Amino acid sequence: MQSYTEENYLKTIYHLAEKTINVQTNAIAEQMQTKPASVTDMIKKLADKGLIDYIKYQGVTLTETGKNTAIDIVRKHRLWEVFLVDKLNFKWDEVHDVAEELEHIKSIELIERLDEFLGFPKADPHGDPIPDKNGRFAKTQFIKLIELKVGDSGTITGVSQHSSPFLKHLEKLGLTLGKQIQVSDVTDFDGSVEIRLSDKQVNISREVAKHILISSNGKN
Amino acid sequence: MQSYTEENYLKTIYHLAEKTINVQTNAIAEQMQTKPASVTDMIKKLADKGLIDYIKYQGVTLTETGKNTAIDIVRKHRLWEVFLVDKLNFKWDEVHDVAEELEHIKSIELIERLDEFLGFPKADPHGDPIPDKNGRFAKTQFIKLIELKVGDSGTITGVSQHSSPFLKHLEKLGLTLGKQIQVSDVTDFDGSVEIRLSDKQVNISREVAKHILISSNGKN
DNA sequence: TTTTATTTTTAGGTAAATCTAAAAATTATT
DNA sequence: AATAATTTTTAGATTTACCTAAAAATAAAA
Repeated sequence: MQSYTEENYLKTIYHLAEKTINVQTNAIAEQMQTKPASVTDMIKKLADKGLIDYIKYQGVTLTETGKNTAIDIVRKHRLWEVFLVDKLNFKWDEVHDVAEELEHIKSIELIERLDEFLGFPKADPHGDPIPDKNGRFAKTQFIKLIELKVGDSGTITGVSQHSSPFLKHLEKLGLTLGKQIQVSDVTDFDGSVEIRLSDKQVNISREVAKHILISSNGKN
Repeated sequence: MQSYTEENYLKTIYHLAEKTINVQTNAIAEQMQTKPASVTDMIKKLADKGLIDYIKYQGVTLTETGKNTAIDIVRKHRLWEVFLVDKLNFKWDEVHDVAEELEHIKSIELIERLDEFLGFPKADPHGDPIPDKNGRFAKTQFIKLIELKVGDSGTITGVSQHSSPFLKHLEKLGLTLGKQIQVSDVTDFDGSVEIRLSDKQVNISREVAKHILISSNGKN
């Protein structure tokens, strides 16, 4: 059994490990809003518990057990987000903080029943995949909107940025999950992308386009 | 803002205060499964924060602020219990422990929306009243089943014992909330009570009868 | 009203998770 | 390869919520 704090460390390490193989002390500290010295203390503890492999000065990697634990927390987090949006009518930019708390409620039965109640969703309100109870992810085929060529079309199925301002911005533009889009133009000058929606045309910056994930319908 | 532990102390004191005016250190310790010395430490802290009034060796009482905080936790606890039973199909004897965790999730918005989602319930699965967001309880008119005379009838609207064995026992006998009952006999020998239900007749011990709450339809 | 029993508090200590400041190891730069 | 910069670790403290053991206050009994 892990403490609240240990769970948060594991989750953070898990997410950082998606970018780099060996996760560094400073990276964890920054993510957890704490000091490197505190991280060193905690990673020693997690290593003692067999949840991470740790070589001094070389960063850490999750063990099989550690990874499973982390995935379980991610699962809970995302299921709660679905609950908040689908059942309690929260907006997709409002759910993160509450889900951060809910993810630590430790009842397996609760999560299984919640999963069922929600209809076994495969993705959270931001399009992030929800692992099943065995920790397996449905494999998804995402492409960044920025990578589309003029004429390409697809469906918005995720975002790779979860900040409230970003999500509110998308909402305002009508760029929400499930929307069908087509790239109608790319501006040479600033790389901004013009997008055709069913009912309108919007222009988004390169920066925004980077963080929108599309499940492609292929070329036009 | 209170810590998880502080909230549990306040809740415990609140419940104990339903029985006695001044809540004693030992009573809190027993309820919280901790030692009196630890309780003394904590009640000093809560007194410093203005959540309880505390006179050394004389026990404690909740201040207005403390009481409001406690009621808010009770509200959350009971709303979550309704969620677990009504939406996730937990049995009434299975919800307590999970609700003990969920009650500490600190988002006002969450609870308001949950309340609405559940249809603003007035009582939890055990018949305990749920305070509204201003901390006000709908006043209820309960009488203990044990106090009914032969011939009296009423509706089961609550229980004053929440242990799983007790609740499972009632479930097996068909004595669940909302059931219409009539007392058909009281045994002189052991004080056990014979009860007529719509479809059957059951016999319950005095001890069980003490913990069933009836909203009376008056005498027969 | 002493004596005894119970309750409560104090004193001093522990474990978890944090911190600051300084030392050590690693990596990058000249 | 030596020096500088960065990263990481150690050492020593702090805070929260506990604990045990002993002292003090209160309540009950002789």
